[in-house]
Amino acid sequence: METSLNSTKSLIIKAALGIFAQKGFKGATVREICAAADQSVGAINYHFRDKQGLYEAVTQALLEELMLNTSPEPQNSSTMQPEARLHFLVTSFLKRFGMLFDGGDNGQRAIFMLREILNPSADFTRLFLSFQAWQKDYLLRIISDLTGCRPESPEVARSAISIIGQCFHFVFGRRLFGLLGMEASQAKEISKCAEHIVKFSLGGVKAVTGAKK
Amino acid sequence: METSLNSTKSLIIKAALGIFAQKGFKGATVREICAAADQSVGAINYHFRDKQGLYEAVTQALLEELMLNTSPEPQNSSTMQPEARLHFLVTSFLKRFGMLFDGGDNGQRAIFMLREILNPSADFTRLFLSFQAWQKDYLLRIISDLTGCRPESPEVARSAISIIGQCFHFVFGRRLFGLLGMEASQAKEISKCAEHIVKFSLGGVKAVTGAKK
DNA sequence: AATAAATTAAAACAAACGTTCAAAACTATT
DNA sequence: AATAGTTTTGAACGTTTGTTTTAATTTATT
Repeated sequence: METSLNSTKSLIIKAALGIFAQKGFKGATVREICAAADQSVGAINYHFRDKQGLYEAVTQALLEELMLNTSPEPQNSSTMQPEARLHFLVTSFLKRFGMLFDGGDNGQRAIFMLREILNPSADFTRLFLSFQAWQKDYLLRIISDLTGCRPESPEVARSAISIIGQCFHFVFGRRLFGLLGMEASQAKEISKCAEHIVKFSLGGVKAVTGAKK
Repeated sequence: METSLNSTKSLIIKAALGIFAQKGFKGATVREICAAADQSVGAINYHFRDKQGLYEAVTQALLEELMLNTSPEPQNSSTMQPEARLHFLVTSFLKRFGMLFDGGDNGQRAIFMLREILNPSADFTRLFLSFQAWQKDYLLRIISDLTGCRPESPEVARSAISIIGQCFHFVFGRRLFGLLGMEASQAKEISKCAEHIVKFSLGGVKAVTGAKK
Protein backbone atom coordinates (compact mmCIF):
# COMPACT_ATOMS: atom_id res chain seq x y z
CA MET A 1 0.00 0.00 0.00
CA GLU A 2 1.48 3.26 -1.07
CA THR A 3 1.32 6.12 1.38
CA SER A 4 3.27 8.75 -0.52
CA LEU A 5 2.21 12.35 -0.69
CA ASN A 6 0.64 11.80 -4.08
CA SER A 7 -1.29 8.70 -3.18
CA THR A 8 -4.99 8.68 -3.82
CA LYS A 9 -5.72 8.82 -0.12
CA SER A 10 -3.48 11.83 0.41
CA LEU A 11 -4.86 13.65 -2.60
CA ILE A 12 -8.42 13.17 -1.40
CA ILE A 13 -7.63 14.19 2.18
CA LYS A 14 -5.91 17.33 1.00
CA ALA A 15 -8.79 18.32 -1.26
CA ALA A 16 -11.37 17.39 1.35
CA LEU A 17 -9.74 19.55 4.00
CA GLY A 18 -10.10 22.65 1.87
CA ILE A 19 -13.69 21.98 0.88
CA PHE A 20 -14.79 20.95 4.36
CA ALA A 21 -13.18 24.16 5.64
CA GLN A 22 -15.07 26.32 3.17
CA LYS A 23 -18.45 24.63 3.30
CA GLY A 24 -18.63 22.39 6.34
CA PHE A 25 -19.43 18.69 6.43
CA LYS A 26 -22.92 18.87 4.96
CA GLY A 27 -22.08 21.65 2.54
CA ALA A 28 -19.26 19.71 0.93
CA THR A 29 -20.25 17.02 -1.57
CA VAL A 30 -18.26 13.90 -2.30
CA ARG A 31 -18.46 14.61 -6.02
CA GLU A 32 -16.96 18.05 -5.46
CA ILE A 33 -14.17 16.66 -3.32
CA CYS A 34 -13.32 13.90 -5.78
CA ALA A 35 -13.36 16.32 -8.67
CA ALA A 36 -10.93 18.60 -6.82
CA ALA A 37 -8.68 15.61 -6.09
CA ASP A 38 -9.08 14.36 -9.66
CA GLN A 39 -10.36 11.00 -8.48
CA SER A 40 -13.53 9.03 -9.03
CA VAL A 41 -16.39 9.05 -6.56
CA GLY A 42 -15.95 5.39 -5.75
CA ALA A 43 -12.54 6.11 -4.28
CA ILE A 44 -14.09 7.49 -1.09
CA ASN A 45 -15.99 4.29 -0.46
CA TYR A 46 -12.92 2.20 -1.15
CA HIS A 47 -10.41 4.14 0.94
CA PHE A 48 -12.57 5.69 3.68
CA ARG A 49 -15.76 3.58 3.65
CA ASP A 50 -17.99 6.68 3.48
CA LYS A 51 -18.07 10.47 3.77
CA GLN A 52 -17.99 10.34 7.55
CA GLY A 53 -14.90 8.15 7.45
CA LEU A 54 -13.22 10.65 5.16
CA TYR A 55 -14.03 13.48 7.54
CA GLU A 56 -12.50 11.58 10.43
CA ALA A 57 -9.38 10.89 8.38
CA VAL A 58 -9.06 14.60 7.66
CA THR A 59 -9.43 15.46 11.34
CA GLN A 60 -6.90 12.81 12.26
CA ALA A 61 -4.39 14.07 9.72
CA LEU A 62 -4.70 17.64 10.89
CA LEU A 63 -4.31 16.74 14.55
CA GLU A 64 -1.31 14.57 13.81
CA GLU A 65 0.32 17.44 11.99
CA LEU A 66 -0.45 19.61 15.00
CA MET A 67 1.09 17.01 17.30
CA LEU A 68 4.42 17.28 15.50
CA ASN A 69 4.66 20.93 16.49
CA THR A 70 3.75 20.30 20.09
CA SER A 71 6.31 20.80 22.80
CA PRO A 72 5.69 19.19 26.17
CA GLU A 73 6.01 21.11 29.39
CA PRO A 74 9.72 21.82 29.80
CA GLN A 75 11.63 19.69 32.30
CA ASN A 76 13.34 22.52 34.08
CA SER A 77 10.04 24.29 34.51
CA SER A 78 10.29 24.59 38.27
CA THR A 79 13.60 26.41 38.05
CA MET A 80 12.50 28.83 35.34
CA GLN A 81 11.40 32.33 36.22
CA PRO A 82 7.67 32.87 35.70
CA GLU A 83 8.42 35.46 33.00
CA ALA A 84 10.41 32.87 31.07
CA ARG A 85 7.67 30.27 31.50
CA LEU A 86 5.10 32.74 30.20
CA HIS A 87 7.25 33.44 27.19
CA PHE A 88 7.61 29.74 26.53
CA LEU A 89 3.87 29.16 26.81
CA VAL A 90 2.95 32.04 24.50
CA THR A 91 5.57 31.11 21.95
CA SER A 92 4.53 27.47 21.81
CA PHE A 93 0.90 28.50 21.40
CA LEU A 94 1.68 30.89 18.55
CA LYS A 95 3.99 28.39 16.87
CA ARG A 96 1.62 25.47 17.11
CA PHE A 97 -1.41 27.24 15.75
CA GLY A 98 0.32 29.82 13.62
CA MET A 99 1.65 26.93 11.58
CA LEU A 100 -1.89 26.37 10.37
CA PHE A 101 -1.52 29.46 8.21
CA ASP A 102 1.65 28.25 6.49
CA GLY A 103 1.74 25.97 3.49
CA GLY A 104 0.01 28.14 0.93
CA ASP A 105 -3.47 26.84 1.59
CA ASN A 106 -4.63 30.30 2.62
CA GLY A 107 -5.39 29.24 6.17
CA GLN A 108 -7.87 26.53 5.28
CA ARG A 109 -6.53 24.26 7.99
CA ALA A 110 -7.12 27.05 10.49
CA ILE A 111 -10.69 27.50 9.31
CA PHE A 112 -11.26 23.76 9.53
CA MET A 113 -9.99 23.91 13.09
CA LEU A 114 -12.25 26.83 13.98
CA ARG A 115 -15.20 24.86 12.65
CA GLU A 116 -14.24 21.99 14.92
CA ILE A 117 -13.99 24.32 17.89
CA LEU A 118 -17.47 25.62 17.08
CA ASN A 119 -18.94 22.13 16.74
CA PRO A 120 -16.42 19.70 18.18
CA SER A 121 -16.57 16.10 17.11
CA ALA A 122 -15.76 13.43 19.66
CA ASP A 123 -12.41 12.62 18.06
CA PHE A 124 -11.37 16.22 17.95
CA THR A 125 -12.26 16.92 21.57
CA ARG A 126 -10.38 13.92 22.84
CA LEU A 127 -7.24 14.52 20.85
CA PHE A 128 -7.28 18.26 21.41
CA LEU A 129 -7.55 17.78 25.15
CA SER A 130 -4.78 15.22 25.28
CA PHE A 131 -2.09 17.63 24.15
CA GLN A 132 -3.51 20.87 25.42
CA ALA A 133 -4.69 20.09 28.92
CA TRP A 134 -1.44 20.69 30.75
CA GLN A 135 -1.44 24.34 29.72
CA LYS A 136 -4.29 25.37 31.99
CA ASP A 137 -2.69 24.67 35.36
CA TYR A 138 0.67 25.68 33.96
CA LEU A 139 -0.65 29.13 33.08
CA LEU A 140 -2.52 29.60 36.35
CA ARG A 141 0.66 28.75 38.21
CA ILE A 142 2.66 31.28 36.21
CA ILE A 143 0.22 34.06 37.02
CA SER A 144 0.15 33.01 40.63
CA ASP A 145 3.92 33.15 40.82
CA LEU A 146 3.97 36.52 39.10
CA THR A 147 1.47 38.13 41.41
CA GLY A 148 1.43 36.21 44.63
CA CYS A 149 -2.29 35.51 44.26
CA ARG A 150 -3.64 32.02 44.78
CA PRO A 151 -4.06 30.07 41.49
CA GLU A 152 -7.77 29.60 42.26
CA SER A 153 -8.47 33.29 42.77
CA PRO A 154 -10.78 35.03 40.28
CA GLU A 155 -8.12 37.61 39.41
CA VAL A 156 -5.83 34.83 38.22
CA ALA A 157 -8.64 33.14 36.28
CA ARG A 158 -9.55 36.39 34.53
CA SER A 159 -5.92 37.10 33.73
CA ALA A 160 -5.64 33.66 32.18
CA ILE A 161 -8.56 34.46 29.92
CA SER A 162 -6.90 37.74 28.98
CA ILE A 163 -3.68 35.98 28.04
CA ILE A 164 -5.19 33.07 26.15
CA GLY A 165 -7.58 35.48 24.48
CA GLN A 166 -4.68 37.52 23.16
CA CYS A 167 -2.84 34.45 21.88
CA PHE A 168 -5.94 33.07 20.24
CA HIS A 169 -6.72 36.37 18.58
CA PHE A 170 -3.24 36.95 17.26
CA VAL A 171 -3.53 33.61 15.49
CA PHE A 172 -7.16 33.12 14.58
CA GLY A 173 -8.50 36.64 14.65
CA ARG A 174 -8.00 37.38 10.96
CA ARG A 175 -11.61 36.92 10.02
CA LEU A 176 -12.77 39.25 12.76
CA PHE A 177 -10.06 41.79 12.10
CA GLY A 178 -11.13 41.86 8.49
CA LEU A 179 -14.64 42.69 9.58
CA LEU A 180 -13.38 45.34 11.98
CA GLY A 181 -11.22 46.89 9.30
CA MET A 182 -7.99 45.99 11.07
CA GLU A 183 -4.94 44.34 9.65
CA ALA A 184 -3.52 41.18 11.11
CA SER A 185 -0.56 40.93 8.77
CA GLN A 186 1.98 41.38 11.51
CA ALA A 187 0.65 38.30 13.21
CA LYS A 188 3.04 36.37 10.99
CA GLU A 189 6.14 37.38 12.87
CA ILE A 190 5.79 35.00 15.75
CA SER A 191 8.66 36.18 17.91
CA LYS A 192 7.57 39.80 17.71
CA CYS A 193 4.00 38.91 18.60
CA ALA A 194 5.11 36.68 21.45
CA GLU A 195 7.27 39.44 22.83
CA HIS A 196 4.37 41.85 22.67
CA ILE A 197 1.91 39.48 24.34
CA VAL A 198 4.36 38.70 27.14
CA LYS A 199 5.17 42.33 27.86
CA PHE A 200 1.54 43.38 27.62
CA SER A 201 0.45 40.57 29.89
CA LEU A 202 3.16 41.14 32.47
CA GLY A 203 1.99 44.74 32.72
CA GLY A 204 -1.61 43.54 32.78
CA VAL A 205 -1.40 40.99 35.55
CA LYS A 206 0.47 43.37 37.77
CA ALA A 207 -2.08 46.09 37.14
CA VAL A 208 -5.06 43.92 38.06
CA THR A 209 -3.50 42.48 41.20
CA GLY A 210 -1.47 45.41 42.35
CA ALA A 211 1.59 43.16 42.56
CA LYS A 212 4.48 44.90 44.21
CA LYS A 213 7.15 43.13 42.22
CA MET B 1 -50.28 41.42 8.61
CA GLU B 2 -49.63 40.35 12.11
CA THR B 3 -46.12 40.77 13.43
CA SER B 4 -46.61 39.64 17.00
CA LEU B 5 -44.11 37.46 18.78
CA ASN B 6 -46.20 34.36 18.13
CA SER B 7 -46.81 34.99 14.45
CA THR B 8 -45.87 32.24 12.05
CA LYS B 9 -42.95 34.28 10.76
CA SER B 10 -41.55 34.86 14.22
CA LEU B 11 -41.97 31.26 15.24
CA ILE B 12 -40.12 30.06 12.17
CA ILE B 13 -37.33 32.61 12.53
CA LYS B 14 -36.82 31.66 16.15
CA ALA B 15 -36.69 27.95 15.39
CA ALA B 16 -34.50 28.49 12.34
CA LEU B 17 -31.94 30.50 14.30
CA GLY B 18 -31.37 27.62 16.68
CA ILE B 19 -31.11 24.97 13.98
CA PHE B 20 -28.93 27.08 11.70
CA ALA B 21 -26.68 27.73 14.69
CA GLN B 22 -26.33 24.03 15.46
CA LYS B 23 -26.02 22.69 11.93
CA GLY B 24 -25.25 25.53 9.56
CA PHE B 25 -27.16 26.51 6.45
CA LYS B 26 -26.76 23.28 4.54
CA GLY B 27 -27.03 21.06 7.56
CA ALA B 28 -30.39 22.44 8.58
CA THR B 29 -33.40 21.15 6.65
CA VAL B 30 -36.61 23.07 6.09
CA ARG B 31 -38.63 20.12 7.35
CA GLU B 32 -36.69 20.11 10.58
CA ILE B 33 -37.13 23.84 11.04
CA CYS B 34 -40.84 23.75 10.34
CA ALA B 35 -41.34 20.81 12.66
CA ALA B 36 -39.54 22.71 15.44
CA ALA B 37 -41.74 25.73 14.78
CA ASP B 38 -44.82 23.53 14.52
CA GLN B 39 -45.61 24.83 11.05
CA SER B 40 -46.03 23.25 7.64
CA VAL B 41 -43.21 23.21 5.12
CA GLY B 42 -45.11 25.42 2.70
CA ALA B 43 -44.92 28.27 5.20
CA ILE B 44 -41.30 28.94 4.30
CA ASN B 45 -42.12 29.44 0.66
CA TYR B 46 -45.06 31.66 1.51
CA HIS B 47 -43.35 33.90 4.05
CA PHE B 48 -39.71 33.84 2.98
CA ARG B 49 -39.82 32.68 -0.66
CA ASP B 50 -37.18 29.98 -0.05
CA LYS B 51 -34.62 28.67 2.40
CA GLN B 52 -32.12 31.36 1.46
CA GLY B 53 -34.73 34.04 2.14
CA LEU B 54 -35.37 32.55 5.55
CA TYR B 55 -31.69 32.59 6.35
CA GLU B 56 -31.45 36.25 5.40
CA ALA B 57 -34.47 37.03 7.57
CA VAL B 58 -32.78 35.31 10.51
CA THR B 59 -29.57 37.28 9.93
CA GLN B 60 -31.54 40.50 9.63
CA ALA B 61 -33.47 39.83 12.83
CA LEU B 62 -30.31 39.08 14.78
CA LEU B 63 -28.51 42.17 13.54
CA GLU B 64 -31.52 44.37 14.29
CA GLU B 65 -31.59 43.02 17.81
CA LEU B 66 -27.89 43.79 18.03
CA MET B 67 -28.52 47.30 16.75
CA LEU B 68 -30.85 48.05 19.65
CA ASN B 69 -27.99 47.49 22.08
CA THR B 70 -25.61 49.65 20.12
CA SER B 71 -24.46 52.93 21.58
CA PRO B 72 -22.92 55.45 19.20
CA GLU B 73 -19.63 57.16 19.94
CA PRO B 74 -20.33 59.47 22.88
CA GLN B 75 -20.69 63.18 22.12
CA ASN B 76 -18.33 64.41 24.79
CA SER B 77 -15.69 61.98 23.62
CA SER B 78 -13.04 64.62 23.10
CA THR B 79 -13.30 65.84 26.66
CA MET B 80 -13.23 62.39 28.22
CA GLN B 81 -10.04 60.98 29.66
CA PRO B 82 -8.63 58.09 27.59
CA GLU B 83 -9.16 55.73 30.53
CA ALA B 84 -12.85 56.59 30.61
CA ARG B 85 -13.12 56.20 26.85
CA LEU B 86 -11.51 52.76 27.07
CA HIS B 87 -13.95 51.76 29.77
CA PHE B 88 -16.83 52.93 27.62
CA LEU B 89 -15.58 51.00 24.60
CA VAL B 90 -15.02 47.77 26.51
CA THR B 91 -18.34 47.98 28.31
CA SER B 92 -20.30 48.63 25.13
CA PHE B 93 -18.56 45.68 23.44
CA LEU B 94 -19.32 43.31 26.32
CA LYS B 95 -22.91 44.54 26.62
CA ARG B 96 -23.65 44.32 22.94
CA PHE B 97 -22.33 40.83 22.39
CA GLY B 98 -22.81 39.46 25.88
CA MET B 99 -26.51 39.97 25.30
CA LEU B 100 -26.35 37.14 22.79
CA PHE B 101 -26.05 34.73 25.70
CA ASP B 102 -29.17 35.98 27.46
CA GLY B 103 -32.68 34.83 26.69
CA GLY B 104 -32.42 31.19 27.62
CA ASP B 105 -31.45 29.97 24.18
CA ASN B 106 -28.16 28.65 25.50
CA GLY B 107 -26.11 31.01 23.38
CA GLN B 108 -27.45 29.88 20.05
CA ARG B 109 -27.51 33.43 18.74
CA ALA B 110 -23.85 33.72 19.66
CA ILE B 111 -23.03 30.54 17.80
CA PHE B 112 -24.99 31.74 14.79
CA MET B 113 -22.92 34.90 14.88
CA LEU B 114 -19.64 33.00 15.12
CA ARG B 115 -20.67 31.02 12.06
CA GLU B 116 -21.24 34.26 10.20
CA ILE B 117 -17.86 35.58 11.27
CA LEU B 118 -16.30 32.38 9.97
CA ASN B 119 -18.12 32.54 6.63
CA PRO B 120 -19.60 35.98 6.33
CA SER B 121 -22.54 36.54 4.03
CA ALA B 122 -22.75 39.80 2.11
CA ASP B 123 -25.63 41.08 4.25
CA PHE B 124 -23.86 40.30 7.46
CA THR B 125 -20.61 41.96 6.44
CA ARG B 126 -22.33 45.15 5.35
CA LEU B 127 -24.51 45.49 8.42
CA PHE B 128 -21.80 44.45 10.82
CA LEU B 129 -19.44 47.02 9.41
CA SER B 130 -21.99 49.81 9.51
CA PHE B 131 -22.27 49.79 13.27
CA GLN B 132 -18.85 48.55 14.21
CA ALA B 133 -16.50 50.52 12.01
CA TRP B 134 -16.13 53.59 14.19
CA GLN B 135 -14.57 51.53 16.95
CA LYS B 136 -11.29 50.92 15.15
CA ASP B 137 -10.05 54.51 14.94
CA TYR B 138 -11.64 55.24 18.28
CA LEU B 139 -9.58 52.53 19.96
CA LEU B 140 -6.35 53.43 18.20
CA ARG B 141 -6.81 57.00 19.34
CA ILE B 142 -7.37 55.93 22.93
CA ILE B 143 -4.16 53.92 22.98
CA SER B 144 -2.32 56.75 21.32
CA ASP B 145 -3.53 59.19 23.96
CA LEU B 146 -2.64 56.77 26.74
CA THR B 147 0.91 56.18 25.56
CA GLY B 148 1.93 59.11 23.43
CA CYS B 149 2.63 56.78 20.50
CA ARG B 150 1.34 57.62 17.03
CA PRO B 151 -1.96 55.83 16.23
CA GLU B 152 -0.33 54.25 13.17
CA SER B 153 2.60 52.75 15.08
CA PRO B 154 2.86 48.97 15.31
CA GLU B 155 2.85 49.04 19.11
CA VAL B 156 -0.56 50.70 19.06
CA ALA B 157 -1.87 48.24 16.45
CA ARG B 158 -0.70 45.25 18.48
CA SER B 159 -2.18 46.68 21.65
CA ALA B 160 -5.48 47.10 19.86
CA ILE B 161 -5.43 43.43 18.95
CA SER B 162 -4.67 42.57 22.57
CA ILE B 163 -7.62 44.59 23.81
CA ILE B 164 -10.16 43.45 21.22
CA GLY B 165 -8.89 39.91 21.65
CA GLN B 166 -9.62 40.02 25.34
CA CYS B 167 -13.11 41.45 24.81
CA PHE B 168 -13.90 38.91 22.15
CA HIS B 169 -12.70 36.04 24.28
CA PHE B 170 -14.55 37.10 27.39
CA VAL B 171 -17.73 36.95 25.33
CA PHE B 172 -17.29 34.25 22.74
CA GLY B 173 -14.56 32.11 24.23
CA ARG B 174 -16.81 29.61 25.99
CA ARG B 175 -16.36 26.91 23.42
CA LEU B 176 -12.58 27.18 23.54
CA PHE B 177 -12.49 27.46 27.31
CA GLY B 178 -14.51 24.30 27.50
CA LEU B 179 -11.90 22.54 25.39
CA LEU B 180 -9.11 23.98 27.50
CA GLY B 181 -10.81 22.91 30.72
CA MET B 182 -11.38 26.47 31.87
CA GLU B 183 -14.55 28.00 33.17
CA ALA B 184 -16.06 31.07 31.62
CA SER B 185 -18.93 31.40 34.03
CA GLN B 186 -17.76 34.68 35.43
CA ALA B 187 -18.02 36.20 31.98
CA LYS B 188 -21.63 36.91 32.86
CA GLU B 189 -20.86 39.74 35.22
CA ILE B 190 -20.23 42.41 32.63
CA SER B 191 -19.14 45.23 34.86
CA LYS B 192 -16.59 43.05 36.66
CA CYS B 193 -15.18 41.77 33.38
CA ALA B 194 -15.04 45.26 31.92
CA GLU B 195 -13.20 46.53 34.96
CA HIS B 196 -10.71 43.70 34.67
CA ILE B 197 -10.10 44.21 30.95
CA VAL B 198 -9.60 47.95 31.40
CA LYS B 199 -7.15 47.59 34.28
CA PHE B 200 -5.28 44.76 32.57
CA SER B 201 -5.06 46.71 29.33
CA LEU B 202 -3.98 49.94 30.95
CA GLY B 203 -1.14 48.03 32.55
CA GLY B 204 -0.47 46.30 29.26
CA VAL B 205 -0.24 49.29 26.97
CA LYS B 206 2.05 51.07 29.37
CA ALA B 207 4.28 48.04 29.63
CA VAL B 208 4.70 47.63 25.88
CA THR B 209 5.34 51.32 25.17
CA GLY B 210 7.18 52.23 28.32
CA ALA B 211 4.78 55.13 28.85
CA LYS B 212 5.86 57.36 31.66
CA LYS B 213 2.38 58.32 32.77
C1' DA C 1 -74.08 36.45 6.45
C1' DA C 2 -71.69 36.39 2.03
C1' DT C 3 -67.74 37.10 -0.48
C1' DA C 4 -62.92 38.00 -1.34
C1' DA C 5 -58.36 37.80 0.20
C1' DA C 6 -54.84 35.87 2.91
C1' DT C 7 -52.90 32.08 5.15
C1' DT C 8 -52.10 27.20 6.24
C1' DA C 9 -51.75 22.37 5.04
C1' DA C 10 -49.98 18.35 2.93
C1' DA C 11 -49.15 15.76 -1.12
C1' DA C 12 -46.24 15.64 -5.38
C1' DC C 13 -42.14 16.77 -8.11
C1' DA C 14 -37.57 17.29 -9.78
C1' DA C 15 -32.87 17.80 -8.59
C1' DA C 16 -28.95 16.58 -5.84
C1' DC C 17 -26.98 13.66 -2.74
C1' DG C 18 -24.34 9.52 -0.61
C1' DT C 19 -23.71 5.03 -1.62
C1' DT C 20 -23.28 0.67 -4.09
C1' DC C 21 -21.62 -2.43 -7.52
C1' DA C 22 -19.86 -4.83 -11.46
C1' DA C 23 -16.56 -4.22 -14.84
C1' DA C 24 -12.09 -2.42 -16.19
C1' DA C 25 -7.33 -1.26 -15.32
C1' DC C 26 -3.37 -1.75 -12.88
C1' DT C 27 0.39 -4.26 -9.81
C1' DA C 28 2.67 -7.73 -7.99
C1' DT C 29 3.80 -12.62 -7.77
C1' DT C 30 4.84 -17.02 -9.75
C1' DA D 1 3.69 -14.55 -19.86
C1' DA D 2 -0.07 -15.98 -16.84
C1' DT D 3 -2.51 -15.41 -12.79
C1' DA D 4 -4.20 -13.52 -8.44
C1' DG D 5 -4.84 -9.59 -5.88
C1' DT D 6 -5.50 -4.63 -5.58
C1' DT D 7 -7.15 -0.36 -7.09
C1' DT D 8 -9.90 2.64 -10.09
C1' DT D 9 -13.88 3.75 -12.69
C1' DG D 10 -18.46 5.57 -13.71
C1' DA D 11 -23.07 4.33 -14.25
C1' DA D 12 -27.17 3.02 -11.46
C1' DC D 13 -29.94 3.08 -7.23
C1' DG D 14 -32.60 4.67 -3.45
C1' DT D 15 -33.01 8.49 -0.28
C1' DT D 16 -33.30 13.08 1.09
C1' DT D 17 -33.67 17.68 -0.09
C1' DG D 18 -35.82 22.31 -1.52
C1' DT D 19 -39.49 23.71 -3.96
C1' DT D 20 -43.99 23.83 -6.17
C1' DT D 21 -48.81 23.16 -6.39
C1' DT D 22 -53.50 22.62 -5.31
C1' DA D 23 -56.95 22.32 -1.95
C1' DA D 24 -58.58 23.50 2.66
C1' DT D 25 -58.95 26.79 6.16
C1' DT D 26 -58.92 31.11 8.36
C1' DT D 27 -59.32 36.12 8.37
C1' DA D 28 -60.92 40.45 6.71
C1' DT D 29 -64.34 43.27 4.17
C1' DT D 30 -68.79 44.58 2.52
